[in-house]
Amino acid sequence: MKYSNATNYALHTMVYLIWLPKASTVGVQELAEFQKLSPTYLSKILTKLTKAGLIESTPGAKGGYKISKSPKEISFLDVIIAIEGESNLFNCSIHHNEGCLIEKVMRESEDNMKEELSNRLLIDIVEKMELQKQAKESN
Amino acid sequence: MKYSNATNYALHTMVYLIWLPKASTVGVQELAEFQKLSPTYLSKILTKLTKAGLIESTPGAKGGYKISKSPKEISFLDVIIAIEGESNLFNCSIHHNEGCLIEKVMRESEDNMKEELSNRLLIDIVEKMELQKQAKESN
DNA sequence: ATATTAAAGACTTTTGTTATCTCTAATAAG
DNA sequence: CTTATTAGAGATAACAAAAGTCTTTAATAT
Repeated sequence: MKYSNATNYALHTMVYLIWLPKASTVGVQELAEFQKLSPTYLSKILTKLTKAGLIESTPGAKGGYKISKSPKEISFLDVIIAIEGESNLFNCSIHHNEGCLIEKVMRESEDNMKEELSNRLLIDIVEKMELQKQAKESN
Repeated sequence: MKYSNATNYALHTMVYLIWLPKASTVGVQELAEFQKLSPTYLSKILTKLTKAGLIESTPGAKGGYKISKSPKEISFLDVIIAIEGESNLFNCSIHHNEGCLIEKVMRESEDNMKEELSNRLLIDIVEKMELQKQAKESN
């Protein structure tokens, strides 16, 4: 069991977009470059983020992507669900087994993890990164 | 991201083995039957559980499988790791990115989930099942 | 109108899981 | 010690999902 690469890329992209000066839009080109990805592939991921309402896209010249809602409202979980969907990590493998107790435990642990990830905001990461950067520069 | 079917089968098998009268051994045949699995396939899973030290196997006539250590020591996490291994759910996708803050958050949530699953014992499931069974029978 | 950029869809490749089959090794029982 | 029985190992096949590419279409600012 692993998170998909796409989720990984999506998280890095989102952090990058939040870190960017507000309201500036960026093309796939730039976003793909800093992660060493092909633009066409990253484009798929960006489309998912757009459909999830996490970013906005504008086609055409000077177009590109930018954060849509306030960064303070974007959690890790939001990004994960945008990419991975919201199906459960565990479904009892036995047919006609309503109320499987194994499943119940597994679900609880999953729910707790989701709860935690919904409380971790991407903006906090960006702020920490900026602090780290400043500390480095003052050396 | 999903748990593998193998983990699912392994959990059900372990619960079955714990639920069994102590010290009695069961062959793959029986274990495969109640889950509608092919014995050869389930056998692979059982071998993993054996190598992880969760069950014991004895070949030959009257052989089979049984719980090895005390059921009070077997957690959900033990079974999951026996099947899925212990690699991390998330590894930063960017090369040479020591101390990635995204990874850090993801790891923390993973660690918390594992911590929780290491505190959930299979024997508790078995006990609940027995209670449910008794309640049903007294109807 | 045109250059520019995102979106959509078909498609290929890669990877990991799931599953089967066959052969070997171990062991209990007669 | 032989035989029936059961687990283990290894190769391989089938399948599914993920990862990634290519081409075409749609939207938009200048």
